[in-house]
Amino acid sequence: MTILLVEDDERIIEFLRRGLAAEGYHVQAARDGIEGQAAARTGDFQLVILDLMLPGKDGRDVCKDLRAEGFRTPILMLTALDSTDDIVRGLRFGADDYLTKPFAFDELLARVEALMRRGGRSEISPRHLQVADLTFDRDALVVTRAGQTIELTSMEYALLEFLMVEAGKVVSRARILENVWGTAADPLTNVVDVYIRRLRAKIDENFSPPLIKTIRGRGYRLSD
Amino acid sequence: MTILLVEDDERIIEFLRRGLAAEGYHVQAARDGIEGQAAARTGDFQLVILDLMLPGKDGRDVCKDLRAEGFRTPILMLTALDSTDDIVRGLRFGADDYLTKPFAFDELLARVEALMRRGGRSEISPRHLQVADLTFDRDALVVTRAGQTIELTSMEYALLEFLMVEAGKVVSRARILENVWGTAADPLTNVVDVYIRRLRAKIDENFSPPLIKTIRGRGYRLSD
DNA sequence: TTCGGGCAATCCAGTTAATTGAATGTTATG
DNA sequence: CATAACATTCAATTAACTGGATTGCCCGAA
Repeated sequence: MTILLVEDDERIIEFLRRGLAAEGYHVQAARDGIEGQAAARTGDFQLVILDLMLPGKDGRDVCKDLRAEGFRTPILMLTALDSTDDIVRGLRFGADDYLTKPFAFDELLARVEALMRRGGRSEISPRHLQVADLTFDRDALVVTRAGQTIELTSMEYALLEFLMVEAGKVVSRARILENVWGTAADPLTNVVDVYIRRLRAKIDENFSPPLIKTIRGRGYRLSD
Repeated sequence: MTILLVEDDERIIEFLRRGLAAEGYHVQAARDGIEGQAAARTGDFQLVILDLMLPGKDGRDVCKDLRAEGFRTPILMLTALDSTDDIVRGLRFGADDYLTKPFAFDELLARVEALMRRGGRSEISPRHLQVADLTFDRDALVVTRAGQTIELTSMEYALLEFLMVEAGKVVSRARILENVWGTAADPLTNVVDVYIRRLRAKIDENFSPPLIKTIRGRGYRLSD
């Protein structure tokens, strides 16, 4: 779940990066239109948040050009307070939704989630995941195994969440890296191994049967 | 869905009455502050749109007095003033959102809808909140832990109330900041951390178990 | 009305703690 | 026995905590 944020105001970048990170999203920022458009073309993002007024190239033009190229990822446009005209024109140029600044974070979050759902055409993901006697409450960030609560770190939550969503399937290191760490991750890193090990220490050690299985050469599978 | 509009300019009343009627809202107008305050007290409205400059009694004072009486319906403030100072002061007096004149109708509508949604949510929530041995009486503003009454400041009440309404869920700093401090708050401030600390000093220190938990990188969770 | 004390709210900066991911060595397996 | 997987250590980074300084509001007294 990686979001491209095209925005020149550092404070907004920082604010959204933190806020969205706390909701489990990865945010990559581009400071101007040209850079943003190039980043969008890589196709590494599930959503683009695009400021209307940008140095280099106007957000509207970026949006229009991307759509002309067949770019289909949802775009959420940020506009200044009083520019209703801009909003209308923005939507005409291919944005999927808009939000006026200053905006409430909850409002942004609701729209981001709506667009993600639409773009990924996945059903509303359940708030509660379960595999064998392992449970994961996504709202409370509470994980239990055999009725016992287990404390995890933020990355461990993210990794386990992904494994549980994909429960029963073999997931490759590359897919884990992309979905949990985001696309900016170094492909030669061994973080996945390291975190699988940490997860195992917490959810498989002292319990049986072990739920995380290694499929040599292919990846990992979480299942009972 | 009835809205109370406190406004002395007939043209604006007429404009909003028509526009909001078209969206399915019923609008009742009050022409001055005194009348508006009296109308608000009847509790027949889901939202109050309040002009800042009013004959009889200033919008700011109406807002402040209503809140002091425990009035909880969302208030959207209309202001001609554009300076951030006035906006901040308005929010401090208890308004939930603001809009500067002249405004676009779309913009007003978006905010009305956002506030209705928020207000509707809090309407359902009970007058009395409880988590473990911690209780919060929203009418009397009385907080107790293990039977012992605890004095809080107004910001502390607001923060605790929000945490208790969202009890069991992890709430991010961004969501706390927005719901407790409002949209005009500086997004990079650490007030949330500071007030969490104060709350802990009052409701968690000298008691056990601690109810406020930090989820590093994600936010806080109030639960037992 | 003005002044000033008290207090709540906020900001700031130093400190502490936890997390992260790279590096490196060890073990297992096909 | 070569390679992939696993385990462990550790330094850098980032997040959170905390106490004190500062600001500004409120209210009572002059």
